[in-house]
Amino acid sequence: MKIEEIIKSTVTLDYSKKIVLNLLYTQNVIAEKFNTLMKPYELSTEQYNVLRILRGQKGCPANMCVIQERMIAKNSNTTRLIDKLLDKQLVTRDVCTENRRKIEVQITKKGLELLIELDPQVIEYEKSFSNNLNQKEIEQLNYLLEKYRNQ
Amino acid sequence: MKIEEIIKSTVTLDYSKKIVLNLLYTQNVIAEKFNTLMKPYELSTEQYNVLRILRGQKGCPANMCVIQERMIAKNSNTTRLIDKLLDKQLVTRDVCTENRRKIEVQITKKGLELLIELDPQVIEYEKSFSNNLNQKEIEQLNYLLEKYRNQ
DNA sequence: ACACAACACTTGTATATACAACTAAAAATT
DNA sequence: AATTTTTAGTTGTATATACAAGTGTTGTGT
Repeated sequence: MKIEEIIKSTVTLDYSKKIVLNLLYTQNVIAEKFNTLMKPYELSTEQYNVLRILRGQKGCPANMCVIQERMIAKNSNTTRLIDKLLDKQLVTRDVCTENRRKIEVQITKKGLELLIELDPQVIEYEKSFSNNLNQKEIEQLNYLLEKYRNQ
Repeated sequence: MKIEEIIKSTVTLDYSKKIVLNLLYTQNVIAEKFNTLMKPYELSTEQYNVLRILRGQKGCPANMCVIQERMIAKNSNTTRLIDKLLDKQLVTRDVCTENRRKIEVQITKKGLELLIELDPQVIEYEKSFSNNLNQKEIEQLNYLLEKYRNQ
């Protein structure tokens, strides 16, 4: 469905405006679907994202700064996000001995197992959208998004 | 900047995954900039959006359902959103006499004046992004986003 | 060595969002 | 006409996010 139909606009939208609305709405659609996917596991999108970052560390612990700079939503509260993951025993948190200001966060076996369980579902989720486009279109969309947001 | 650099990914991302991250991140960038723009006026993005919808009614009042279905984030709490706009005297809220379950919301003169003040800034904001693309690319991006999200 | 600035996080608080339960009115069914 | 169902919105509550202020640690300049 076109964005004008979705927001039931009566007037023709300027291209500049249309693209902003289109982006906001598209993100909304994909974010909502991801939430639904994570719901049974009681994970928020950002919680999943942090687990993914920690797995990417391949055994090395990550401190809060590192996690934050790798997150999509840079301004979420990493401390409390990690609190939640700790409660679920998906990560460990220790004070760094070399620099006691720093915190070392690591994914647990339970966390890794959860990710392994989620992997096929996440891939299916990602593909459910990109399957609508051919390879050339996917590359084009990535290119245009990158170009669009740069200021 | 490419999405891999932004999230400091060490591995090459699959195109399907990359496009999801790219979309989430791009929306984040544009939404944050919009928030910054609205901040001095103490409006949230959705509050602005509701005002825009009400102006689009051209004098006719809109009830809650109508507002909700025209919003981008369909699941925000319209009642409390309108409460905020009422506090700022940007809208009026009245019970519909024909059907007393319904509520008629209308933008006030103050609300319209605020929108007029914001208009040039919003247009500038929208253009600040789309200026990075030529006309053909803008059309292409709109087309690809629409195609991508459709399930 | 001491004062002070910078850093790395945490905590407090105010606001926003998500979603279920609730209320009142209108429409449909019996 | 009385009862039930549906509709339209509101309220309660739990969780998330935004952002400023606070805490403890380390680095730096004198």
